[in-house]
Amino acid sequence: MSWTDERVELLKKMWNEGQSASQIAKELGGVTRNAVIGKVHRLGLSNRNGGTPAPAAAPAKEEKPAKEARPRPAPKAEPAPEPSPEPAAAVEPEPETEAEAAPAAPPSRKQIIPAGQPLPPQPSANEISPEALAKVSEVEKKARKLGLMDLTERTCKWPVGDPATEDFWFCGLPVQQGKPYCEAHVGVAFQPMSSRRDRRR
DNA sequence: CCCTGATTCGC
DNA sequence: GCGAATCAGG
Repeated sequence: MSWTDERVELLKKMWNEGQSASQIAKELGGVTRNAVIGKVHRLGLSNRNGGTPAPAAAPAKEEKPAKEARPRPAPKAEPAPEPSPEPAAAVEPEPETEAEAAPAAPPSRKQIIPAGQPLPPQPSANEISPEALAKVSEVEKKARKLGLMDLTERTCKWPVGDPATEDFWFCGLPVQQGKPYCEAHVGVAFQPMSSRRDRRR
């Protein structure tokens, strides 16, 4: 693959949007993140900034005549505000209509509700296939119990437990391609949107 | 471990 | 110019 005009533009666009080199590489296809980074540098837009004063004056370049000179100046003067886990926009047009798929408060089997007896209709749980739920509780045993900081693009971000206590962690199992959750949790998070129109009453 | 960008250097 | 290998860090 070569750096066609289009590809370069997409590269620029994504880079300026704060996408990571690997994400850009994936999007472009046919190149590695190294290639992307290399190109970025060659294009002179290593800094995703309109204009950084670059206070760090270029230190005198001193090449060691030594055969094995390994000049490793680390003028890391750029905090690079990592946009956290999700500034990412919709990379792919997800056909989610209004999908309330995003579980703001996923199933913590442990009810936070003090002594509720009538057990209010579980907002979501009661509409999820039993198999899926079973899968979830099963998978939770194998969960990696990751902390917030341990989450990556390919670790299941399904929260378990009560965030207000120490007994809180994220599933952390390998996610299903593209989704934020592992297979089991995708099963309960993304409902096929059915049984919904009985809004009658 | 997973990831990030940065740099070097043979091609 | 290109990008793999490597480095340095989170």
